[in-house]
Amino acid sequence: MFDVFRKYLLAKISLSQQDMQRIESVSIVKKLSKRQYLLQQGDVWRYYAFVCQGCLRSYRVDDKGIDHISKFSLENSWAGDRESLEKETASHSNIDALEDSVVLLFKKDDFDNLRKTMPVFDDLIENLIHRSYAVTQERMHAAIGYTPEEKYRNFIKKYPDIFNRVPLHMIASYLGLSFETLTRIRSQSLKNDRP
Amino acid sequence: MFDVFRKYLLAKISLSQQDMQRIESVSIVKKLSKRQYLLQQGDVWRYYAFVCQGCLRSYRVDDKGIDHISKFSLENSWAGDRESLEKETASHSNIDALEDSVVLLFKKDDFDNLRKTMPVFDDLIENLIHRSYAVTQERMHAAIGYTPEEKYRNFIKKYPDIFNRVPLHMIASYLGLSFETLTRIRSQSLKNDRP
DNA sequence: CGATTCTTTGAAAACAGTCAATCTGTGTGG
DNA sequence: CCACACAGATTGACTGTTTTCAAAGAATCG
Repeated sequence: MFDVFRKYLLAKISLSQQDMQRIESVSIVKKLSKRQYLLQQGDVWRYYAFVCQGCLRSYRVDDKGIDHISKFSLENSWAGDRESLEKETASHSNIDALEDSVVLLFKKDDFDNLRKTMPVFDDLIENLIHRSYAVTQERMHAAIGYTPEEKYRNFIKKYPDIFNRVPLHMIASYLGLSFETLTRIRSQSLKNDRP
Repeated sequence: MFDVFRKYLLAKISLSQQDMQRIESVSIVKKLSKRQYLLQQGDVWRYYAFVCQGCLRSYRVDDKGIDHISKFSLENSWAGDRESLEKETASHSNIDALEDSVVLLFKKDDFDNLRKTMPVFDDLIENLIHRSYAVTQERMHAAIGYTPEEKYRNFIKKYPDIFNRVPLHMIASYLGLSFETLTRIRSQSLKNDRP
């Protein structure tokens, strides 16, 4: 399973066999079956997590018991709760698997150690953090500035792979809409595309 | 004007006079009069910016010409566009002054240099970035999960100082509501608080 | 095959957005 | 110093959309 991560890394940076070996040696393979939790709210999140296979979702539950999905993580992307990890505080989020999945975990200390001693690796992660910040920023603008239909179209355009893998009501949750509204937008949208 | 920043720094970390001197020597004082731009969309943002006095707003303009405010920056906080800064790409955002303001600018190179050579300073900034990520995350959850009234109450609770300084229609823009809706929520909210 | 889970559709109610008129306070220029 | 313009806030009436509730039709899974 580490192969997936190796491929991911080599596509972005070059690493000696030794370095790669060091990374592998601190990685922890974790299998999740569908619906299994990786993180539950109230727990402290202590890892960096790379998804090798499958699909995870991160979400919060509000006062009324309604889920709000903040992120989907397919294979070749990352999951976790950075806030909880950095501040070592109880997480507000839940993360669970939407499909049977395989995740690579790295303890924070191990991971930080890798970063400190491998500049290219550090740059990669630094970059990753910047990108994820930009994504969240982008998402926030969509949430306050787009109409429901724009949100839907934007999502399909940006994440067609996710769109084809997760149920519609979860996308509705991600976009902050009711799922009924989303099916309606969708059927209307189809008409507009083929007049 | 550097004194404001000095105070800010000393409240969080300890620095030798020398180090402080080094920081001051690369700082650029910039005065902005009300309505003046610090950044206009299309330009590349190249600084770290600390607000010493006044109040700035960051916002985007959508296709229909409507502003969407992403951030208010009062004195003792930061402003800028991290995405544009890191990727050296044209910014999507505008930043302007809501009051006559004074900002401290640091060129990216100078700033990164300070970070590289002063670990405590680096930690502070690192921390700042984590916090701002958490804030954006939080905001996104509010945007997709809260009712308009909850958004309003949450804003007052979190940012009473901003609430008392910027016009209501800008808060509406920040929250993704029309300003009429916001005044209505507010008058209703007052009734509920004093039955 | 039976049971979830997911999606679609309908109708009614609740809600926010829009348009428009009015009111207030502030500040500028004559 | 006043008058006028301007930015901000409030309110009403109306419109359009979204949510909610409900029922029922697909699809998937054990």
